[in-house]
Formats: sequence, C-alpha cells, structure tokens
Amino acid sequence: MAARASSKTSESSDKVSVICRALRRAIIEQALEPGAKLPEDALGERFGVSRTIARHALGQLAAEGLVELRRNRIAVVATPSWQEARDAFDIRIELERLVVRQLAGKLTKAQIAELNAHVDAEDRARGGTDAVSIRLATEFHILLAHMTNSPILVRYVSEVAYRCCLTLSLYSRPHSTECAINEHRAIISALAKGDEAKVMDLMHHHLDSVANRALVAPTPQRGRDLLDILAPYADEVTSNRVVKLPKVARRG
Amino acid sequence: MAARASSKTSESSDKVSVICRALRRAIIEQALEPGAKLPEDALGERFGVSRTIARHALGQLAAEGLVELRRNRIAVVATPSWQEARDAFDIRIELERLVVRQLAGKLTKAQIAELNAHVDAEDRARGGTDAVSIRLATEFHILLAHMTNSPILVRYVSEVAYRCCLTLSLYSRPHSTECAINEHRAIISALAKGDEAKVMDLMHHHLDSVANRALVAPTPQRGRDLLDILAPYADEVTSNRVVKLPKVARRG
DNA sequence: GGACCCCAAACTGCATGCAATTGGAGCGCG
DNA sequence: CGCGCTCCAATTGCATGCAGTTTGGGGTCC
Repeated sequence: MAARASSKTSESSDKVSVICRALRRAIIEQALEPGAKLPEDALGERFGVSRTIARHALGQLAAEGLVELRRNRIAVVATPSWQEARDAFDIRIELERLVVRQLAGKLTKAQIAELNAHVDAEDRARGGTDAVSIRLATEFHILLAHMTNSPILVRYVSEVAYRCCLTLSLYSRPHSTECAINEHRAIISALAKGDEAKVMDLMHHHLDSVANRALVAPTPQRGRDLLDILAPYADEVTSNRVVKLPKVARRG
Repeated sequence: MAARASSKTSESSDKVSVICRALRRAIIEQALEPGAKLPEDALGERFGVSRTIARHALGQLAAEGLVELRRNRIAVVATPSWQEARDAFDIRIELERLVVRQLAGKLTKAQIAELNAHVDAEDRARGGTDAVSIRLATEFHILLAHMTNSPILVRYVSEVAYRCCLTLSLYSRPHSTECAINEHRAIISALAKGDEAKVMDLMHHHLDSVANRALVAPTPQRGRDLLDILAPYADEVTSNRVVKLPKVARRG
C-alpha cells in the first residue's frame, strides 16, 4: 500500500512563487554564493516584475532562512555560521529519520521505481558539475519526504536541506559524491525491505557523513566574516547593531 | 556553563514583524479561530498600515503555516486536517527531544531559575482562561528552545509549536492543564540533573500525552471541511484546483 | 599620504492607484 | 421551492511614486 494518499502540493504560480523558486535554485546550485547581494530593483528588472513583488519574494526566502534581510540594507544570500550549519544538519538528521521511519515498508513498487530512477539520474550526473550533483542529491531527500505525504514534513525537510546546501558552498571541500549515491541505494533497499531500525540508522549515518565531509572542521577562523568573529565581543552593546568601529588606534 | 553564548534574536521591528507578532498571538490565543477571514484592507486599517504591509505579513504567516493563502481569495487562519495535526506533533516530538538533548546538564542556574519562574507563572494562570494557559505552556517550550541558542532550532520549534496550538482549537476537548505543568517541572528537574536519556523520554511522553489529549480521535468525519473529505476523490483531476462540482445529479 | 566630512546616487520602507477576479445578492424560470 | 443567471460590491494582484536611510566616492585639511 502506498504511504498515504496523494495530495495537492503547495506554492501556486504567483509571480512571487516563481521568483522564489528561481532564486532558491540559483542559491542551491551555488550560482548565487552566500553573501551575494540581491537588490530589489535588480531582481524586479531581471524577472520582469515590480520591486514590490521582488521584495515579497525576498521576504519568503528570508522566512526560509536562505536570505538575510536587514532593515534598510540590501538583501544578501544567507551565510550561516559554522555552528548554524552544524545545527541545521542535526535537525535534518532527526527529520529525515522520521521520514524513513514513516516510509519503511510502506512504499509502492512505483514509488521504489521512482526513487531508483532518481538515483540513476544522480549516477549519470556524476560527470557533470558539482552544483548539479548536489542539487540532485538534495532532491532525492526531498522526494523521500514527499512520499510521506505530510506537507509539514515536506516543508521542513526541504527548508533544512536547502540550508544545508548553502553550507556546502561555504565550508565544503570539493567533495566526492559516489559514496553518497551508494548510500542512497542502500536506503532505498532497506526501505523496500521494511527494516525500520536499519533504514533509520542508514539515514542517520548517511547525513552524518555528509555533514562531516562538508563541515570540515571547527576551524574557528573560517567564520568568513569579521562581524561573526567580533560578535561575542559586542554582546554588551545595548543596541542591536554592532558599534561603529572607531578607527581602532591599536595601541596595545 | 551556559548552553552556548548568547546571540541576537531575529525578527526586527518592521511594521510587518509587528503585525506578524500580533496576529500570531491572536491565533494561538484562539481569538482568531481557524478559518477566520483575514482581509488585507481590514488588517491594514486595524494596524494603521497600508494593504501592502498587511499583505506582506500574511505572506510571512503563510510561510509559517499559520495562514492559508489562496490566489485571489481572502486569507484565512489555517485549519490543519487531523492528519496534519498528528504530523505536526510527531515532528515536534523529534525537535524537542533534540532541544532537551542539547540542554541536559548544560543549563546555568540563572536559566533554571528562569524556567522555574515561567512554570510558576503557568501555575498562577491556572485560574484564568484556557487561551492564556495554552499560550504560556507553548512559551515554555519556546523558552527551552531559545536556551539552545540555535536560531534554526528556535525557529522550527516555535513554528511547529504554534501549529500545534492551532490544532488545539480544532480538535481539543476543554483540557486540563495541571498535569502539563507538573510535567514541565519534571523536565526542568531532569535537565538540571543532566540526565539526558531521561529528559528526552520525559519530553517525548509529555508531548505525546498532550497530543493524545488534544487530538481526541481519528473521527474521520471531523475533517470539518467538505473539500478535505472529497480530496481523495479529486486525485485524477489534472488541474490544481478541485473540479467545480457540476451540480452532482446523485444518481447511483 | 591619510583621516575626515559632505553630498549625490542607490536603495529600501511604505502608501496609493488601477485592473482583474471573486462571490454573493437579487432576479427570473422551471 | 429550488436552480441557474447576471451583475455589482468587495477584495486581491501588481505597478508606481515619494520619503527616508545607507553607501561610497571626491574634496579638504591635517
């Protein structure tokens, strides 16, 4: 029996949604790197809509954590800190364990075929760019989430997976995807067998190893951003904004 | 040692954010029941802003799953199906287990005092309305999430907790809160002792019992909405929208 | 040469206006 | 009495315009 009946997907065909999808994809394919500026005018012009719409789209992406929005400032692609990246993976592990727990032994043959077809596509894409490989790997997990037919689970898994993609741009070494593909196959097989405990374990270790390969080391200096490094030192500042560095006459 | 260093909170003081907070609170206190209409004009007028801003706020709340937005239709407070409610609780259990796992044995005395103070407040509010009790109980969980200092975890726990509040309005019998308060105290105590396994179990059963008390029964007919009941029968319709019921000449 | 200041360009925050869509009241018909 | 039709008020979708804020570059003074 299929895991739940099918249901309608969210995200209609608003102009806003179209822009969101486009930007999301650009971000996870790393065409837009973390920190890239996203001025409303430019987006509006590029997508043939008014600034109002572009702005709204940015708001949605900010709600998903892919974009950072600071008042009166140009929006930028989010640059999660190393710790946030680790947190995202931790959450993702729990959510995806839940996914495979719900799915174990409940997939139709058609669904299993669909999953296998997807992994085949991942395989074929191995020659291509990293960006495409990463996107396909991510979409495998989202495909799984869809099969639970729990819209909430789909949303959260998608979001957190996208965020994890983001962190790959930041902290990953050029990575090898073959093992990930094999792990995907193992997961499908365990799902088909209905071995709940095993598939949860497989998913856990799969994501953990992806995280460990991606988030190379605590390397505190790779925080990438001066502001992150200085953040702890600015705690006593009352205002929300970091104090305007006053010329730093570095007398010791 | 405190669990992580402090960090700045998100959600600035935009007009949009103000409206979001107000609506969120109105929703979780059940002043706005599921299905309640939220016309942009009315909101704008009520909050003294333009429709643009109200619209943007609705977009944010829709992204959080508290509001349903259908093209060209008045926005309404979300009415999750029974299954969605159950899914939300399942996700919530996993997320909050993660919260207490990270927190066990890592809370400062000040943090423990803060938690106790909150539960005291819950206790004092027992005489008041259900709405306030529910809000306080929810805020206890969000307070816990905050102490992890993981912004992502805070966001997801908050969202899913709010969604669970929503389902209480729909499917809950007038419920008794005392036991929940005791369970909160037990969780604090186990956190202080640092008993990771135990606190995860406590949280699990706490949320599970809340869910079971709230989601009274599968009662398939309480789906509340004709569309939900008919949804499975509309699967073969190609378009996204349900076919316009053509007068249903109910010949057998 | 470098620190400081000031101003214009760029950009965001928000309100308003107009066209398109909806849904419901009213009305006619079987 | 119920069903279907038409039409209009209510409402959304979106673009544009204006005001306020930030940015960054050139000129000035040390």
